[in-house]
Amino acid sequence: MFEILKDSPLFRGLEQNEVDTLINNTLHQIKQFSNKEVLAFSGEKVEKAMILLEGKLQGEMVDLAGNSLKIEEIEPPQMVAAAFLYGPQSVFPVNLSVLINGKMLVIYKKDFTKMLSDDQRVLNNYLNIVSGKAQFLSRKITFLSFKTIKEKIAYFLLQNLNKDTNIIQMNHSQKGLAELLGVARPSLARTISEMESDRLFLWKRNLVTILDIKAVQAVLGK
Amino acid sequence: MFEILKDSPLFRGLEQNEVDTLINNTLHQIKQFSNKEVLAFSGEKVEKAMILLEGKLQGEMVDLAGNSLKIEEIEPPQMVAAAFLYGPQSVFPVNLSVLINGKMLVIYKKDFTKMLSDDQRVLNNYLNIVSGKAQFLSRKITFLSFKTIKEKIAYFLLQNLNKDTNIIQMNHSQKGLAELLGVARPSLARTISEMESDRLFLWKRNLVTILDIKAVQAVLGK
DNA sequence: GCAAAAGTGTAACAATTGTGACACTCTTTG
DNA sequence: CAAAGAGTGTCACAATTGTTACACTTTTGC
Repeated sequence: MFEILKDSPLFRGLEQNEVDTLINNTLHQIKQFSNKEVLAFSGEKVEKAMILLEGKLQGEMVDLAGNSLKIEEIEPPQMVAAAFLYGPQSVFPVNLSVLINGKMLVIYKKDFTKMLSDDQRVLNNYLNIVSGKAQFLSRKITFLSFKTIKEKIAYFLLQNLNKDTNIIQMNHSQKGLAELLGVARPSLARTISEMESDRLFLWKRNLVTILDIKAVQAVLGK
Repeated sequence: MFEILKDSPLFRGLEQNEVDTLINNTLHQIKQFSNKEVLAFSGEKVEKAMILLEGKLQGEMVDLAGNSLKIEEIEPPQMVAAAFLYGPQSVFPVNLSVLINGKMLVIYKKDFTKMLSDDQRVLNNYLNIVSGKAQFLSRKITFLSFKTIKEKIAYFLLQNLNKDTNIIQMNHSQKGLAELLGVARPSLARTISEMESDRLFLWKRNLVTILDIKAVQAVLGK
């Protein structure tokens, strides 16, 4: 049916035909979405389980002044708002908006709950997804609680470093990174420039080459 | 056996004797802990489910400079590190230290997993706990992503406001609040003082009286 | 009830970050 | 290939927050 579903964390360990059977036994629908659309606003109730099939979404916090903090990007075949379907306060924590057109599988909570109880493996997978989500948020907090921009940069680089090559392939523009770190874009550029002057790394567009890894680590260790 | 367990979110909906039976069928131990002890360091693997029976714990992030950010306080009969037992990276996200002497129930992961599959209700409860944890962390991020200290104060007050009385009973000292908000203590005091001068509220030790709630809301809305 | 410890108010000053602006470069797309 | 759009480097300046210090008050523990 949807081949990509077999690769979803939710269906790990299941065969294609098992996934198909499960989906066919569950009420569901396919929702198309297109560019720049906002699929859900922060505070809205989460009533459906959603699995992204195509396209790309992002969750971002937007304050009333219009400043935004990008929390995460969601790509297929990830679940959307997985950790916010159950629990005491099941509302979207962020605005959910479209980066790239696509579609997703939608299952209402009641039917999703039934599906979980129908298959022990899916339930286990879901538990892992939700735990993983909490762990992701926890790392995000680690991140936000670093005080200085230098610390944030150092932490980000060390997290994404390929240890063999000392090279980091950046998935974000400086603008995007500034949003991710929750700092102003020119401030980020200035700090990067300072750290380059100190010979910690070379920052060329999408490619960052670490020159002095001990110095980068020292930013966090003092 | 342990009466307090019946009130634990994990065992919601179960009778005392059902809880007793479940615990008796599960390998477990009781761990005592005493003041100022650090029970686990950030990064350590989480291998046991823990339910606090007596005393009080706190989770705090400590960076290498010694600065700390208090994430939460844990009181009986809450679970400890519930969202970090499963998932891809099951390690403590914070230092777990003792605020008040006490004891906790400890169940190794393998045995805990068995208990979850033995009782559907406990499993459901656990799912709600983990989701709730993710939601808590998400709110924490909301919090940390407010830029100015004024915004943080306003948000905190509005979250804890008793809407009938316009009074907030503070559970934290200014020192503790500063840690919670991730700001320096004198900076917090200064900002509180400014907001008092602007007649937004009166801050007397443990009691905060809101004088102009619209003005407090306006701090967040502009 | 008294001494010690913890918490609070406040100040001057330093450090960091944000703002707004502008020129420039790179990428996209018709 | 040209124009438009998005991203980058950089600046001067403003605003906010942190640091350190010290006197004072409140709470705790014996």
